[in-house]
Amino acid sequence: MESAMRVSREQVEENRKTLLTAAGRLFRARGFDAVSVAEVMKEAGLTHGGFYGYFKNKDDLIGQAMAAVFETAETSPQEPERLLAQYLSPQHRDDPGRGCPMAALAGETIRQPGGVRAEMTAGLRRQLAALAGSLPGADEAARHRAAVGIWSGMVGALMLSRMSDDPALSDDILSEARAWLTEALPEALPGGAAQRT
Amino acid sequence: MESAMRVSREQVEENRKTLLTAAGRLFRARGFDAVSVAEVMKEAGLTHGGFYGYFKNKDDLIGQAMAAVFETAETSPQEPERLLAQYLSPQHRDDPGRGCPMAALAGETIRQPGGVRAEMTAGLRRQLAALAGSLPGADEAARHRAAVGIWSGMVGALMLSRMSDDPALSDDILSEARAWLTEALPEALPGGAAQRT
DNA sequence: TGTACATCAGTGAACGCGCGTTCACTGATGTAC
DNA sequence: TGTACATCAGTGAACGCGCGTTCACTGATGTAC
Repeated sequence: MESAMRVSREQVEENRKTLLTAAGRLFRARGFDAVSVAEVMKEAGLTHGGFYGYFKNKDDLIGQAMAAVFETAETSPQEPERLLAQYLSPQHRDDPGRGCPMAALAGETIRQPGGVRAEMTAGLRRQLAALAGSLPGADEAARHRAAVGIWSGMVGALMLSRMSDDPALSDDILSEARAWLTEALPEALPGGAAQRT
Repeated sequence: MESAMRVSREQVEENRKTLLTAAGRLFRARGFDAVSVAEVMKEAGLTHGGFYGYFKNKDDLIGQAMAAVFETAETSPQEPERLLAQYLSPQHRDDPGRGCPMAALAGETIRQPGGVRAEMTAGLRRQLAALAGSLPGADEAARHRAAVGIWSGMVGALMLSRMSDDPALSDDILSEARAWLTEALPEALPGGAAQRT
C-alpha cells in the first residue's frame, strides 16, 4: 500500500498501455475536461505524481490516447450494411467509452490543441476512405460523396440518439436512420449519382 | 465604476434577456463547462455576485439559456433545399455561437442534468417535426424517416466539418454532404420509400 | 407633488473545492565489477 | 554467480489557479403617506 517505488521496465511499458487504454475509454465516456490526470493514473494503480514520468502534460496524454484509440480501431473493411447495424445499435449508443471517438468527442475536439485535432482529422480521413472503399460503384467521386453523406448521417444519428432524454425517441432515431441510410446505399451504383457540384 | 447598486425593474428584465442571450451564445461557442458564471454576468455589465439574484445556480442558467435559444430559433417552415444551404454553409460552421445548439452541444448535453437534456430533446422533436412537415410525399412514416436521416446527416456533417483541422477537408465535407442530402431529397415522393422496418 | 422609509439589485470579499503541475524524497531495479 | 552502487519509477505533500457559491453590505428605486 504505502510503498512500491521502482518497478521493472516491462511493468513501465505495461503501465503505459494501461494508461492509454484507460484514458481512451474515460475520455470517450465523460469528455476531456471531466477526466482528471489523477483518475487516469488510478486506473493503472498509480498515484497522480507519477503522471509526468509518462506524459509531458494532460494535452500530451489526450493526443496519445486518441492516437491509440484510432490505431486499435478495426480498420478491416466490412460491408456497409454490417457497419451500419453495429454503429447504429443500442449497444454502441449505450457504451460510448468503447465506441466511436468522433461521435463521443467531436464537439470538444474543436477547442483542443492542434495535436489532438490533427489526430481526430486523420482518423476521420481514414474512416471516409475505408467507407468509400467498401461502397459499390466505379465512380470514385460518387463513392466519396456517398461516404461523406453516410458517415455524417451515422455520426449525427448516434449523437442525437445519445442526446435524447426519451428512450423511445432515442431508439426511433437509431432504427430510422439505419433504415434511411440502408435505403440510400444502393444509390451508389455505376451509373447514377454526382450530377451536381 | 465602483457603485451603481439598485436598478429599475425594467433594467432588471433587460439584464435577464441580455444574460440569457449572452449565455446562449457563449455556451454554443465554447461549451457549458468552459463558460464561467462571472463571464456571463460581465456581458451584461454586472459582477459575479449578482448572479444568484437571477438564477438558482449555473444549471438553472444553462436550462433557461437553451430554452431561450430554441424559442428564438426561427421555426418558420422553409424549403429543405434552402435549409440545407444555410445549415451546411461555411458561415454557419464558422459561427457556432449563433448556430444550431445541437451541433454545438449534443456531446456535452449527455452529461448535463435532466432539465437541460429535456430542453434539448424537446428542441430535437420540434426540429424533426418541422423538417418532416416541409418534405414532399403523402406517407407520414416515410417523411418522418427522411427527416431523421436528413437531420442526422446535417448535424453530423456540420460537426465533422468543424472538427476537421484541414480547411479543404472541412469545405469538402460541407459541400459533399449538402450535395448528397439534396440528391436524397426527391426520394420522399408519394410512392417510393419505407419498405423495411 | 413632496417627503420618509422599506425594499432589494448589485457589489466585492471570502469560502471550499478540485484541478494540473512541481518537487524532494524513497527504495527496488538494473548495471558495473 | 555475488556484491556495491547508480539509476529512476513511483510517492505524496505542496503550489497556484479558477471555479461555483455565499454573504454582509450599499444606496438608488419604489412606495406609503
